[in-house]
Amino acid sequence: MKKLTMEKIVSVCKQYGFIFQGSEIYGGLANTWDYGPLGVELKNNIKKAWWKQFIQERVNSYGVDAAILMSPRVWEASGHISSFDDPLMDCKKCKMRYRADNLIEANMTEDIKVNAMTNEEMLKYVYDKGIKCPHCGALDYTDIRRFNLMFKTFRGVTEDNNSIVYLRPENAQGEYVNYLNVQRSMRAKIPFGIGQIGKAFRNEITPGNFTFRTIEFEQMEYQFFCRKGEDEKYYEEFKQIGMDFFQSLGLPKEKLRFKDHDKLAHYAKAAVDIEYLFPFGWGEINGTHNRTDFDLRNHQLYSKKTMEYLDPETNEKFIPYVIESTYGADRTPLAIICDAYNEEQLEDGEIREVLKLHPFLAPYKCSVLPLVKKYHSEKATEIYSVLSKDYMVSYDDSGSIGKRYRRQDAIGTPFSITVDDNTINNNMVTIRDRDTMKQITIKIDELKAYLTQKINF
RNA sequence: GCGGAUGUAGUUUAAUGGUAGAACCUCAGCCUUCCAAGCUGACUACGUGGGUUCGAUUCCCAUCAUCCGCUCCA
Repeated sequence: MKKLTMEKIVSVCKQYGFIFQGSEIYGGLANTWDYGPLGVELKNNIKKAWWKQFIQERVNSYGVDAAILMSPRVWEASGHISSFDDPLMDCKKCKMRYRADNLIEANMTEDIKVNAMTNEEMLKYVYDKGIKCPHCGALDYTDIRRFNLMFKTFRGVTEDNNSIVYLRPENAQGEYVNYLNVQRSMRAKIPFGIGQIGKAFRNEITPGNFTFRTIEFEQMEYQFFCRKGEDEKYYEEFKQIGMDFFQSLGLPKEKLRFKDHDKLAHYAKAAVDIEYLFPFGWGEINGTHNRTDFDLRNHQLYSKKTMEYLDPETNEKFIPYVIESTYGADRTPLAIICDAYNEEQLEDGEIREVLKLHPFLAPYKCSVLPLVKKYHSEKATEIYSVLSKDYMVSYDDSGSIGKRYRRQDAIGTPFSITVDDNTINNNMVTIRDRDTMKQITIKIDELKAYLTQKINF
């Protein structure tokens, strides 16, 4: 198979109804994408697999679904209003754009706190030290403009500073502000975790690599509340859990790696990414951070409400440490699609397009195919209506049987159930396997049990 | 944001200053009893907005979008 390109992935996603360009009929809106009928199934199945593993099967784990709009005070406490913005500066000569703080950090000779500098101080430093444009060598910059990555909107009828609300740039704060609510209502004991799946928004101006980097994106994230001193142990544990999770979805080990952060976010003590080898290169699909007690401590400071946990055994009060592990709910499906897509050369020289998806992730678990439309449709419809009570089933009676198998291959349906005379006379159906292209014949009564066992996650 | 490329049906593409041809796909009919068969027919396209021109899908400008390379990336 020739090298897979993102162009090909984009085209396949569109062709088969996985992902469409956002607002396409109006020429699109940059870095927005819509999930189509099959894409939403795949994505939902990935979210289901995640929820099952992290919330359902894990002890001391609880799910929440917090509001996207939160009090602006949350973002003051979290540090996003002050530090989630970039000091941008252009070279007037060659028009290259730089982040002033990065430029200074790359060129500074003494140890200075760039983050604490004002725009004026940074600009002065750049000129004083003669930090020239790395691209053209000029020393002629525009003033520094702050670019905040949070989307703003207004609540109420007036659009003034008092009515500004932000679309959340990360989901974690929803768990933090609710951590005591969850702890009390669930009678949870530390250590425990809170998980959430939801959308976040960042006003990025950078380009995107299909759905890899978008201005609106969904995350599946787990916040684990533990004692200081145990944080490093759990940090290591969650790193590995992440690696195992991706492999359980079917991503191969050799296309996954850990990547430690050189530069830490304002809240983190340690941070590591799990990267997948996309056609465009390695890209983050999970991030695990040791956020210490930074967030809870700040919420206590800003809200004047205690964030302390009372240990029932020792009567000790403390603010827990938090290990955060975030999984991209758009990046993971993208990685899965890139990995599952195959163009297989068959023995007769034909090329077959096949999506080798884990059966649990496949949009359709099976297809029901009447071998000859006019003889077998009635029985096939019957089977369809039984199976579709349990999961997504595709029904296809158009074209030759071989063609219909190929259609299902291309969208990753793991099993195809063919209805023929043997079904009508003897209640036997043929099940054809997507990966092996082999067939078996079983009784209709055994169909459900067979499929259920096969699609388990 | 920078540089490069591209933009014609769902996909892949052809041609053209006088508004477009195909293949695959899809759909309907006939045929067909297990891996993209055949026949007949049907649907569907020049990203958007300006300019030049008698006339623009074609030339020019702008814009939008995507891909590639930088840059950036909590």
